Amino acid sequence: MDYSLNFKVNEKIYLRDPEGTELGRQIVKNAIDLIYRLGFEHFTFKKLAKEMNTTEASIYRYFENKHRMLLYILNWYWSYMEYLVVFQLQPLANSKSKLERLIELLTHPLPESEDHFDYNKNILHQIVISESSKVYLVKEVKEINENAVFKPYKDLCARISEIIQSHNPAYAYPHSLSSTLIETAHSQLFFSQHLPKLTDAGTENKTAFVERFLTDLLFKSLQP
Amino acid sequence: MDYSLNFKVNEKIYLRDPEGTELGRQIVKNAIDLIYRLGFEHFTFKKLAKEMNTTEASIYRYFENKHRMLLYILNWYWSYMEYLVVFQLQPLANSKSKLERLIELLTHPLPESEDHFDYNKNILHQIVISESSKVYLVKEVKEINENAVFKPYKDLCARISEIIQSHNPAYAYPHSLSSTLIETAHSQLFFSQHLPKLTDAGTENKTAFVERFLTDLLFKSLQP
DNA sequence: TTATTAATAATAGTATTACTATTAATCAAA
DNA sequence: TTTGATTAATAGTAATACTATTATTAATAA
Repeated sequence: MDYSLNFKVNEKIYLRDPEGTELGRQIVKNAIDLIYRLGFEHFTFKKLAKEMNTTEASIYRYFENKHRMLLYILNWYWSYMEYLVVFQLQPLANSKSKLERLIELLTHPLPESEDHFDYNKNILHQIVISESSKVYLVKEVKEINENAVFKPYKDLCARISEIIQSHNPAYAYPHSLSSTLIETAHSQLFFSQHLPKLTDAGTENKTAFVERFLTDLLFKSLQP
Repeated sequence: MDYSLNFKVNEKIYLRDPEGTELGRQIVKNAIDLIYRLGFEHFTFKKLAKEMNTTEASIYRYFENKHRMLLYILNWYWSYMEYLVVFQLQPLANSKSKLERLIELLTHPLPESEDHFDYNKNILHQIVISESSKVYLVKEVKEINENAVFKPYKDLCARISEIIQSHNPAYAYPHSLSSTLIETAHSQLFFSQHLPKLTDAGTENKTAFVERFLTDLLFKSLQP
């Protein structure tokens, strides 16, 4: 079976669909690498242009600014994650195994697809951990939110809520618990890597640690 | 009883102690207001200087850059919070009421002190909610961390851990649960204010909602 | 095939931001 | 009252974020 996965990202996010041209695809691919290397604050369109031998103005034809570019990347990530939640968890026998697998998905890089033109999933995961909150922790969040650009995050959250509710229909905070799982996966992975005193991660594998912590947190929260 | 509270902030954070001069104190006070009004990304030293009728260069004599200034403000906040955790929770009868009061502290603005020269606590709390993660979610986190500038956060986290451990000595993740409580208080307050679909907050008071959610999360996690 | 139009990218800017070197003013000690 | 030291203000520069215009290429019609 040969198929390719494509997530249509809300067209309000870009000026010109980067999926539509080779240059557009290269811009996003290289942006992911460069945001990872420099961090979002030091990342600029000029540096990206130099990196890939094009011009700043060409990049501005695709994205209004670097914030929108990051939003595009995260929309893609959230959409892919929702896809995985829907199709990878469905076949599982019960809500318990679904939730266990969910935490595995949230704490690991996205699984590699067959697609040979593809983003580097490990690097993408690191960006999600370090940079994702910067797309909504801004003064303009209200106006940005008006074009439904956070819909993939909300949809992902709603999907997880469904599983939580099927596990324990009496639980009162399914959406908050979902967003807390997502955010805590990121913050605990970041802390265990960079500020380990804020965690209980020892010398062991950080991902495995966060997985254990979140599994404990989730199932205890859902105890009747 | 007349006393004044002073938290000595790590001197690696500033170039010149803003507590030492009237101008320094005004800079920090006005910075809190302006960061709140503009958001950290749009906040600049030039705008702050104009706001308070001084010069950009004068501000640069106190702080290397705006990131250090935010770090200073957050160090003050974390130190104050640790103080409250130590002295306000100590007299309480048992670990259960300590933890309940802790969540109240984390979800509400800091209590007002007698000090008539003082920061606006409501605005400070909003900054903590929206901007605090930006001080560590940067590429330079390792070098920044080397001067112990996150110590107040780690200390606060350690204090909370102690209470958690006294409540349930068998619990395996006291530090991670502490940092998760702090971070989740911020993210859920932010979401309930701006992206409510990521939470289960209804029309009710957002602070009360987050308080209920965190209380549920905490005590269920600590069930034996 | 050539001329016309449309799409795209590159050049060359500007305004703002982040930061610094230098100068001016103020104050305290000798 | 002079010297020295501390402080703030002036006047910059380099980098960043963004845009208007021009040049180039590709597509289509005559």
